[in-house]
Amino acid sequence: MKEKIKVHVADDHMILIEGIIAMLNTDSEIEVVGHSLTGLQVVEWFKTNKADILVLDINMPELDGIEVLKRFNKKALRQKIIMLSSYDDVKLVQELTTYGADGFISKTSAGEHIVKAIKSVQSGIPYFSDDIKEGLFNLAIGQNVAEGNRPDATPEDASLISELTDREIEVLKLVASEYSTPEIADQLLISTNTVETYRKKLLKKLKVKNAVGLAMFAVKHRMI
Amino acid sequence: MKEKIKVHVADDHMILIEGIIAMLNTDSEIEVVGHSLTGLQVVEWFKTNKADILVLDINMPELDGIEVLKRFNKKALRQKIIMLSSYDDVKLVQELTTYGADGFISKTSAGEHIVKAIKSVQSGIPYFSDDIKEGLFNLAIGQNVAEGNRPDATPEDASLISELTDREIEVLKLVASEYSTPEIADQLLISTNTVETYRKKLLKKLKVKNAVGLAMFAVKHRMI
DNA sequence: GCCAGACTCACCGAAAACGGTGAGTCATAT
DNA sequence: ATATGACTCACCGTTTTCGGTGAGTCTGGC
Repeated sequence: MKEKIKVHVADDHMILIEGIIAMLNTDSEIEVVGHSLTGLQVVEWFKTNKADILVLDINMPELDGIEVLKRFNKKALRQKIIMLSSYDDVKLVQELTTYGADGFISKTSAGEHIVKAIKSVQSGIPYFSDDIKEGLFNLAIGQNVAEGNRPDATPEDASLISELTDREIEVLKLVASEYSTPEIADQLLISTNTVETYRKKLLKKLKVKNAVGLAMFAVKHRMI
Repeated sequence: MKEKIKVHVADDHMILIEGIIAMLNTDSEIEVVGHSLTGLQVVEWFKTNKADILVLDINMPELDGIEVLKRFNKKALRQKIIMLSSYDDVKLVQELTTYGADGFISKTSAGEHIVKAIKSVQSGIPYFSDDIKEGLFNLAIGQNVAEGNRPDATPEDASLISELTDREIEVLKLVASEYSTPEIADQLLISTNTVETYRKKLLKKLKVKNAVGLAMFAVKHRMI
């Protein structure tokens, strides 16, 4: 009897986890050996356990799926990782693959794709769901037409959070909560000038144009 | 043999739908008779079909779950509706119940709650998952402490989208995409003054303070 | 001890956002 | 025909945001 493929599922929605587990359990070659609701739980779990494949949601509280991916990549663990995306974040795919993601499926695709992805990835073949592929294609087309071959094609950008200081993150959260600079200064008991400084640093670091961009970043990474 | 409870499931994530269906099918008293990926699909489906219970996600493209709820409420159809929330939007619960929602569960709760909710609601008892109850409680506490009995406790606020004009929605989407007023004016081929007018109308209508508030609204309602 | 980095603040100017008011066209419905 | 609402634009002033530059303290690490 063949050894089953051991899978760990991580997503902050318990319902989704249960759904995926129910689906995977119908396949005799796959065995779900664990699950996590936050990025930290994933990291903790893998300290004392092992799985062949980690199905990892990008959007999770505490520790971003992207962050988790990076950590595992640094530590050079051997389990394969399939990323799960809520909002078809095609632009991230390229960077995420450089961090060691072996597969990529969007939640809008059907569940059978997870089974396919797991089997494909387990046998060493990267898997991308059709809509992700299409998105990548469109992105490539658009890029070629719009900007040709760019000099510095932002290799990071996936997880800039780690580059932010504590104070910057505080300010970022408040900006994303609709507070103005004077209001933020009041709350943090610092000068408006200082808050301005943080805002500008954030704009640069996160490569966005304005407060809306900051807010969107915060949302994307579940900081609020 | 007893008649099964007919359920229709609506959510924009196919994986989640499949998960829920798989879960519900394990219960012999429940039968899933249809599913939809968008609000419009839900409305269309119910034109020619019927179900006892509609499990309805709040966040869906095309037509908001809240909008769908309102429409069904107006038309006074008799199926019960259980709302599904991604982000524990406790503040909506009160308003949604006035629109005829019979139950409320957050996706972060376990899947068995759906089965419980369906059976409870089918027998006429409204169902709220524990975390929603807790949230409502905290909200009540917080409100009483913080603001006492407010004069006008914003009865709407749940679905303000329907009050927005097409042009306003266009501008809203662009604001939420980090575009500045001049840039939006360029794209829509109208004056910056006009764009400013729309921005101000949006701020009033959506009751937010600034561009970040507009962006957050757009995100919350999946307009981008 | 020295350096890097985090945190703090200031001053400058330009651009954008916000708040209010008024007003014109056009289509639709009553 | 008239009234309503969507769409458009203008002008006013104030506040906020953004961009750049410089500089002080304090802490932790080498």
